[in-house]
Amino acid sequence: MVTIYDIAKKVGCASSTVSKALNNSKEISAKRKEEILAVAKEMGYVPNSSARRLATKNSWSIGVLFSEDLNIGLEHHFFGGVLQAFKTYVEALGYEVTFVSKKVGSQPLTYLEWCKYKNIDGVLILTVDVNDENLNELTQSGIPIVTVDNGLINVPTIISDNYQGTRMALEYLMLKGAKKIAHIAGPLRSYASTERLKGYKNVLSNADIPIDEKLIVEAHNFDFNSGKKALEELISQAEDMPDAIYAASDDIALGAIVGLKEMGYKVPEDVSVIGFDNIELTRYTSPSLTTVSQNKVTIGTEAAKHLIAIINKESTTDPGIIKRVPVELIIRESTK
Amino acid sequence: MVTIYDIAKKVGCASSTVSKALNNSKEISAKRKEEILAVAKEMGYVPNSSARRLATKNSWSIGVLFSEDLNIGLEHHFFGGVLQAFKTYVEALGYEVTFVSKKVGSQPLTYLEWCKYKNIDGVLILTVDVNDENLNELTQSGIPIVTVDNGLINVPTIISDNYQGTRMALEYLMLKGAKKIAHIAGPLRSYASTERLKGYKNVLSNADIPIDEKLIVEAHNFDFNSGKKALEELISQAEDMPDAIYAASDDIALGAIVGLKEMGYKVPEDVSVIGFDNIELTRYTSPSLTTVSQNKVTIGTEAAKHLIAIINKESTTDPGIIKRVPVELIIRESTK
DNA sequence: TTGTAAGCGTTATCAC
DNA sequence: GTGATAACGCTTACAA
Repeated sequence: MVTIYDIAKKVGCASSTVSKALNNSKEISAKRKEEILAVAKEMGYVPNSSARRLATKNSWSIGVLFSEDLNIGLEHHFFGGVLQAFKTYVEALGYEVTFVSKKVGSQPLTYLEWCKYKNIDGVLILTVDVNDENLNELTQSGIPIVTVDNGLINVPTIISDNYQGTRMALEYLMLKGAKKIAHIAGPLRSYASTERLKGYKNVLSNADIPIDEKLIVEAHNFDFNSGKKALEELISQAEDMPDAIYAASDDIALGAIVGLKEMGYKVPEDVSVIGFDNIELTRYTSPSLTTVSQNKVTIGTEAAKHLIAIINKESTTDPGIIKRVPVELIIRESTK
Repeated sequence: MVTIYDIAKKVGCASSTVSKALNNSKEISAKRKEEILAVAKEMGYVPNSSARRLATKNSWSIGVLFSEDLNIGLEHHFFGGVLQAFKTYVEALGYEVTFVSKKVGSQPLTYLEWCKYKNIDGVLILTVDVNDENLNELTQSGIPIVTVDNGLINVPTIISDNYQGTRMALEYLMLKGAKKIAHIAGPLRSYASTERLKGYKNVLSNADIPIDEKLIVEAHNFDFNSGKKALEELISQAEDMPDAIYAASDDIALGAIVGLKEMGYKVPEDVSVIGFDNIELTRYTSPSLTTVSQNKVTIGTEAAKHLIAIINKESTTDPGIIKRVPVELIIRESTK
């Protein structure tokens, strides 16, 4: 390994001079700098991250908190997409991104301990078990944090505009003549789910439509099977058959459609269905799915921008700040 | 920040003694150790990763090389799923995982430079532009590396058993009476694509079916549109209409199905179609897709195991070693 | 402008 | 079993 001492020896100067040349310091002559840089390159010098961090207390690294305990993982394209956009943005600024881990070697660590251990600059909370007892410790530590799609108390959140999306979906259904619009909510431990449910109630109220609690069911999860089960529950409890269903996720919507088909209903002839997410294959299902499209790239990028701003103290971790990213209604065949 | 000196002062011993207590050294009495550990805990001591690394030259961290230039990204559930399984495995062993970056601060670095800078223990190459000039430098550096699904020369590769998958798919089609089986290959710059194509030719040859080059087309990419375009090319160049199509990915298969439908063909009545991947929503398309299922979890876990073995010198980066992960044929509606 | 030297928090090598 | 002390590679006052 080539160190600044090796360079200094070869050039015939002090190590501090090398350091200055390497760090764009102004306390050095252009000539010396050039000379040193040339030698450094020639010798294949690469700085040592640990030594630099130790000396500067600056880590240029960002942790991503991602709990694989949940059934929504990295393979869910929403989180994968968000992470990718986030990563691209912060790396362009020179940060590295590391997954927050619960251990170092064989020693178990809390999230906060790990962040301290790594001297991390900030954290993106991607998915997390809200009941994880280590979470509060982290969110209250003062470390710059941003979260996406979660509804963590006191953490700046970047999230799709669930209210806008819900409104667009419901207004479209009403415009098309739907009278009885049911809602299959996502699991209400998810913040996004609660927003979509609240939005549903608001929109109906504003349209002077009384809210029929029997037209609302909560899916246990965001996936296909939960959607199918929730639909069955909905149909059995509803007094009249709904003519439209607003589902909190595409997977739920697809499950509901299959459930409807099994019961002999046609989509969209008998019932219109709208999903949420716009996952890739909803274009290819039969019928293709009308859905509210979330902008993963914007969410990831905004999360990155906001986190960097907090790190640079250009913004504070003001608990109240929540950035809402616009969504888009994609109209396809599952609504008539 | 609490350091070992703070602990030493409080306990009334030397910092080196604290270090010994913290590192399960045998050169310390049980009593002292207990005492020190208690104080450390009480003071909320967390070790400093940089200092430790600097002193030990051991990083306990693994880099993931993931090029977002490609159109196959983290939001592709195959790579997301593989990464998740990989991460779970290595973290359980105490490694942290970091994305390999091309810069540090504002300074651009090659992959190899970055790995040296971070003193990384090993690298998982997830997706990479094969033409990236920095790649060779890395793969030839001697740093432990493993790759997934790629066909990098001289790098141990974990990959689905494309030959087995191809054989199962084609034999199933033949069993069902298909006589003219076409192949929409994936882009041949992808190693997996070349294996699937080679497998296709082998199986047909073994079944004494002459290979008709006009029944083979290469999709420009793995996605839906490439599949649709490739299908159109196939139909226009084929002398007789194929009665079955083996596609190199699910997205290609779905594109092909839509293309067929637009041309007035029915799937599977007129043409059977088989995909590759078993991405989630192929269960819900219409028709649902018969496909070869790849085992992301096994691939990710095997990659992790192998990389750790190389790091621990229990295995070598023997260029010849390629672990093939078994696949499974999932029979659905797109084949008759 | 350049050099000296003192940290940064650990681990590791020796004496004691 | 314990404690000085020298690394590890770098940055940064401060001195020259």
